[in-house]
Amino acid sequence: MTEKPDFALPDFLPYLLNQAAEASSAEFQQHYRMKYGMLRNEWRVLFHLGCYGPMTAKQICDLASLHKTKVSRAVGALSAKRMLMRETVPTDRRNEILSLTRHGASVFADLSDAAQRYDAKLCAALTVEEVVVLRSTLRKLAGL
Amino acid sequence: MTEKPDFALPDFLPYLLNQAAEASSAEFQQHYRMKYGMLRNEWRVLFHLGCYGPMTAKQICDLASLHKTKVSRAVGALSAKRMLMRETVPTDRRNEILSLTRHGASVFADLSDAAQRYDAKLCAALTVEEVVVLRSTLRKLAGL
DNA sequence: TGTTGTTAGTTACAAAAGCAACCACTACAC
DNA sequence: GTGTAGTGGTTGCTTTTGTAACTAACAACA
Repeated sequence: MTEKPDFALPDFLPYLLNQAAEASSAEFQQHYRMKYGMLRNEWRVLFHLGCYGPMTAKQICDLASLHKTKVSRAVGALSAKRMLMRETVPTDRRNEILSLTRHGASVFADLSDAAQRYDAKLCAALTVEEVVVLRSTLRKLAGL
Repeated sequence: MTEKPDFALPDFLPYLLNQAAEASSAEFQQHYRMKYGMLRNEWRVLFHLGCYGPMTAKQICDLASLHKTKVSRAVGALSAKRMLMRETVPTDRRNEILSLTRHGASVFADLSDAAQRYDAKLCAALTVEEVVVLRSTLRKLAGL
């Protein structure tokens, strides 16, 4: 009576995805949090500028599926840390082109290095084929 | 000069995992949030009790890798919504066995049904083999 | 018995996220 | 031009989360 429907929580994809995402994020967080006092969204913004080059906040919002307040505050924090510069576009003064300062670039170099090593470490626990399938399925699920 | 290290952000597993987890969570959230005014941790606690049967808050913490304050608050909220009951264990009065009320059980039935359908929908975009590999690699990454 | 250490769970306060209103600017209609 | 609608970005306020300190109960042992 009142028998459970045979629903397996640990197999539920949104749940599993969150567990995996949190576990991997928690470990990587140490790098940018301990060393540079950065928050998650700051790290994300920094990496977008580092990987793709200068762009506006709006472009980061769209690329990262991040709400504009998150980006705005992250940009403010990175700017206060002297990691990025904002330059108003003269032809449309609503836009600000964001770009890394020399300091921001060196922080990015350091962190992207750590990221690459960490990614390699994660993948080392898997076969090559698993990694390929994992990345491609995650991309589909993320709607990219 | 200042050339980017060839670091591919969209392939970085912690980033990709978060994107996928957020996308899938956001859609499923509609079910428990709109309909029952529940928060993420409340949903998780409800499902643990529904899937595994009565247990203590501590057991949920361990099973779900959730901090005890999160569980404590979720239990408080679910209790206020009359979805679960707490019963002190006489042999060790620090422990409280949590169990779903009739109402909680019916909410769980409804939500686990929706979850199952949503999971099936997510998997429908993938091949059977992809799903198998995805689940197993996520379990490894989650440290389960 | 008391004293010390540990565990389950709560609570208070600080940090962060979410949401909606807002400002400055542009685009386009009239 | 003037008015209206839309866009990029910021700010203020509320809700949620994180952290640490706390209570109550138990265990072990002198």
